[in-house]
Amino acid sequence: MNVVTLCLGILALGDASGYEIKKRFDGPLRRIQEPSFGSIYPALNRLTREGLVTCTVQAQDKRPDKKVYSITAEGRAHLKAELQKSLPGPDKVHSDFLVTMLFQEMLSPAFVAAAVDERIAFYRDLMTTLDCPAGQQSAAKDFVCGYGVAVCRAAIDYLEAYRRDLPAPEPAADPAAGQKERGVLVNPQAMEI
Amino acid sequence: MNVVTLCLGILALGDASGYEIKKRFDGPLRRIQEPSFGSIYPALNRLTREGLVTCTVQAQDKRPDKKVYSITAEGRAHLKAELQKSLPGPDKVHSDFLVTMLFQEMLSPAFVAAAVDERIAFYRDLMTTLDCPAGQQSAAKDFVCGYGVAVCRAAIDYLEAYRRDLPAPEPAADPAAGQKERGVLVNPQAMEI
DNA sequence: TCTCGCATGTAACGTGTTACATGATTCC
DNA sequence: GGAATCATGTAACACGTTACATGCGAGA
Repeated sequence: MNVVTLCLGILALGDASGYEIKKRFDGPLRRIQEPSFGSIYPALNRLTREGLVTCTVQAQDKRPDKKVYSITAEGRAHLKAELQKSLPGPDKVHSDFLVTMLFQEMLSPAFVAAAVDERIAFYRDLMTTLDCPAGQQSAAKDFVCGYGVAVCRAAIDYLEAYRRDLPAPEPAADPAAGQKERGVLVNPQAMEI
Repeated sequence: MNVVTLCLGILALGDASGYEIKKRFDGPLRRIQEPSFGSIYPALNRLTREGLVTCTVQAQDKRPDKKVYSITAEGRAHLKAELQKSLPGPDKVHSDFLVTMLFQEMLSPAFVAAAVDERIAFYRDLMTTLDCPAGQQSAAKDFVCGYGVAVCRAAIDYLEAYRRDLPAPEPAADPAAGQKERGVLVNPQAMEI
């Protein structure tokens, strides 16, 4: 799934500017895909060239001009065809966490424990983000969010069970576990290489 | 996590040739990462240049020569440092399935049902692949496989519950659901665009 | 003042895939 | 006879990210 198709899909759900498309992927959707401006703007220009979307410049008060894109009938047809071309291929997970855990035998137990703690905290946080929109959203978004919640819960349960079996509870590593995203507040050098 | 670090990690688990490294990612690990020859061979050459691995050419009977790589002490130290540099960042899911489902409102119900069926079959198959190695493997691999199984099970449960609520059971779409990976046996054009 | 948010865009760069090139052996 | 497996490697290509360029307004 490339950025061009993704932008076309977002525009099928409603008009938006490049900046707004980017913002949509700052929410829970960022877990699935997180395109940058450097790929979104060229994608929108290409879609416009191909007649799949139209662009209207909107002057704004005390804000820069905005280029609002709308999907055309051809764009809608193209998206349908693109999505139904074949059944979606298998997901790619691309997990640095799992790779790290695969090599955990050569890492310090404190680091492994901190990584697991951080991951539990991360998924707990993600689950609350995903869980709030119940019913009021579109059925499609509910499905995708629900899928995320189900997978999160399973991951948390599994990680918590594993955490209990871990040798050292290591209270010194806990500050790292509370961090959002990928903070580097805890110096890994400090915890026994 | 780039291919270079990944190769170094595999070599930390035991000597291997480029071809053998590739084969390791044909198994269940392929869900996490699936590097190609075009990235593995240059990676091994770079690791050799940097002194992180050594290479010995092994002549074989009735088979082409094999270049077996071994990790050096510096390589091991480098890998440790690389993995413990910072806590692993959040996973990237990259799911064409979820994107497709996000736009399901504009797709034919038959296609959506077929996609869900295929995904259930896929995860069932994956779970059996992941589930078999219990205990005999390394603890690290057990953890990673167990994680995969837990997530698979949650996904299957969620998808099956969703499938039951789906309007049309559509028996014509079932052949697609039985396919492995991403077969194109069923012509999507045939099922009402 | 200085940073942040809004808003668009380009160019360089990194990284990985696909396709090609080569060649013996084994299985159907 | 043809495909598949073993085995390594390179070059072209696709795709996306990062950094840079620009500029105004609002709030700390």
